[in-house]
Amino acid sequence: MTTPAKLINKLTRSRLHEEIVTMIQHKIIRGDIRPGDKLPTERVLAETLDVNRSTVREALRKLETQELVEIRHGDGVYARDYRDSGNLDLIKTMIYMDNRLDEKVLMDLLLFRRIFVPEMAAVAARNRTEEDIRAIEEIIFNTPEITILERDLRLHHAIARASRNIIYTIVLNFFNKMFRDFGYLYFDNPDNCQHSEKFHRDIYEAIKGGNNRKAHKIMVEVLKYAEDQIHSTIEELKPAIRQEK
Amino acid sequence: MTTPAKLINKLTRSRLHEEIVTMIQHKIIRGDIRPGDKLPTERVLAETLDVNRSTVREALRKLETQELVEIRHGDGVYARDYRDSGNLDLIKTMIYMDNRLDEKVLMDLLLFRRIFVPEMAAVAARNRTEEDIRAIEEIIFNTPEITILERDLRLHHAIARASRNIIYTIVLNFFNKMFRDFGYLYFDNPDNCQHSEKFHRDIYEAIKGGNNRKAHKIMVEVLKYAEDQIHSTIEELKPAIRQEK
DNA sequence: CTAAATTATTGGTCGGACCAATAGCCCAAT
DNA sequence: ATTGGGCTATTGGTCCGACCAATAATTTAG
Repeated sequence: MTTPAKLINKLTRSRLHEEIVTMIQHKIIRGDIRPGDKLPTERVLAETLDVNRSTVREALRKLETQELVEIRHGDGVYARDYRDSGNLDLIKTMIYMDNRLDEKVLMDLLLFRRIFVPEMAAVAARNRTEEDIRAIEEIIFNTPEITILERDLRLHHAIARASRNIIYTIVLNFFNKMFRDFGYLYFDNPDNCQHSEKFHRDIYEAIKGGNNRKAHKIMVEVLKYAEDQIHSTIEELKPAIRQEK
Repeated sequence: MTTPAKLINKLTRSRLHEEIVTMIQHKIIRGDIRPGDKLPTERVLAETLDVNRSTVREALRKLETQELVEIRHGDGVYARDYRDSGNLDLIKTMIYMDNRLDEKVLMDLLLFRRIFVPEMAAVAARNRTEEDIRAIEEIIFNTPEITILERDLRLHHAIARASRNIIYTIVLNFFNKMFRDFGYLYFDNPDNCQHSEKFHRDIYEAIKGGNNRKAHKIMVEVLKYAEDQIHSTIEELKPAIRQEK
């Protein structure tokens, strides 16, 4: 806890307390601070980081919401086990931590998606309303101005809504947040873009027709294809990444 | 925004800013504040609620982390669409909001779990290490002092760990948080407790044996059984709940 | 030696001040 | 009339110093 936060990226940073959040996040996830460890007091943290105590507190409020620390009035601040957290936001932090892709976590993400998304599509095919269909049509046929990545994300979001299950929607939103950042691994390839356009039409037909088995099948296939592409893209990128940092 | 937060539960409350978080959470999820709406400024909120601006800010920090509001420096605070959030914590708030079980959300939760948990168990059966097996044994055979509910939660957590997939672990933690509150709907019935004890032994054997199909099947069956029980419990409780409030 | 009371420590709230980013307005140049 | 730049009021971000409230450690009374 010796780095003067004020000096970090004095030009690029927008909010001081977020620097502190990131710093402590990393220390906890990396294991420098272990579960159960007592953090320095707010006053000590403020002095050490050369910021005001209010700023430290705002940072701690975020870490508390992320379930990374437990704050006990009159006692102190304690680190929690991030593996006991139910907060998906941590995944993003984990993947980005060392300024490089954490491949294992990305694989975990893809495996989870492979199970979740087809099921969501099947439920959507069963539960979708006419309104949902129109929303999907609007995205596929009436948004030439946005990128294929963005259209893909919105389509998935619309499908999640069509499932009429709020859990599906929220989990899908989490995926979209991830793939807004990693989508380039797939959509930088023109072949893949073309593949996705066909997929959009196919899944639309399946959901419109209420064909849940077909919707499931289409999703499984496109995810499998996408995973393969992402894998090979990463393999290609590896040498470049190695010498980058 | 007229309720004086200071006066709410002056005896039971621990932290003032959490009252404010809850109040604004409810207004957003209930639709009193709609997506895109501009909230009052921090200074106005502070004056209206009769609290200090720092307290308001700590509340807003939490709401921001939960993706319920967007804070723009120099501009203001805007409500976001909670259905666009990727934050599972909101589910708990939604279920509890009107001081009664939101049945639809609970059904959504059970449907999601029915897909997710068996898959997790199958992956665990494939990936579990000897250390994972020992952890599971410890929970099943060596913790007579804890309730069956608590043992069940810990077992699921251990299985999630054994899957060696951090996404599974985090999503499972979210479920556990939910069922720590709703578990009584199932475990208040002695028959169900006995059923669970058998289930614990069965799933342990399947995972230890690396039998992923069997682990999957066992989970599907126990979840189906549990869902039926929960449904009937809720039906029984309905009259009592109606006259309660 | 135990239990109650005291004290020091630590998080929670307060009030008021100033910094920094943004939006909205006004005015000049085109 | 439109556009562009600059001014200004508004609003969030940070800082300072003070006091309240819960907890744990210490001391004291029994």
